[in-house]
Amino acid sequence: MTWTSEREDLLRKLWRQGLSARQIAYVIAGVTRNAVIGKAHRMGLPKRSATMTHRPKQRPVRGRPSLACIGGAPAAALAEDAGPATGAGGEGVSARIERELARASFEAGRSGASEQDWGKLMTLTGGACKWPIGDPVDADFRFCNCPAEGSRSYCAFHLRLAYRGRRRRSGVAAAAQAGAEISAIAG
DNA sequence: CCCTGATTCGC
DNA sequence: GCGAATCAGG
Repeated sequence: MTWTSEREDLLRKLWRQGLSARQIAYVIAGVTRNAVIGKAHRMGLPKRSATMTHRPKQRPVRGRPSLACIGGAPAAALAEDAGPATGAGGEGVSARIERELARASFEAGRSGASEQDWGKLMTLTGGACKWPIGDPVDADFRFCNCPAEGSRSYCAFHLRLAYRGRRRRSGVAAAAQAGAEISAIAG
């Protein structure tokens, strides 16, 4: 795992939002809590108050869940799987992938995710899909939480979005293909 | 013992 | 720069 600009952005975003290092590490697959903390430290991110144990309980999600999946981690995984898509000049690729995935997910009309709040995030480890739903900045950000595929991190549905095999497509092409496939699945 | 972030230091 | 080990605290 290397710290791509996407991952750094995600880290910045989640750190700013107040997620714990463990939670961030969980979202950014492939890194440990220590790695997150170390990176945050090197990046000069604002220090957390002395052992912020009693982080204010984030309220459960109210209202209808947003269906759009805008997952930084899966998007990053996709980009990585697709090859060095974010290399020279390929800056906006990640954002476009996220948009594509969001649309694909929306079109698929995946629903049924139970209410989840960040405080319960750790319980997701046990067989629940950790695909992020919504924008981490939003209050109603949560995880898919559908039954995960075996011991994987995502449900069967999101697994298709997150891991696409070792094809040598560009990130954008891969995202487009993913969108097409998901649309097909959605009927 | 669970968790949290902070720091060190060999790589 | 990276992050495991370690430390300190709730």
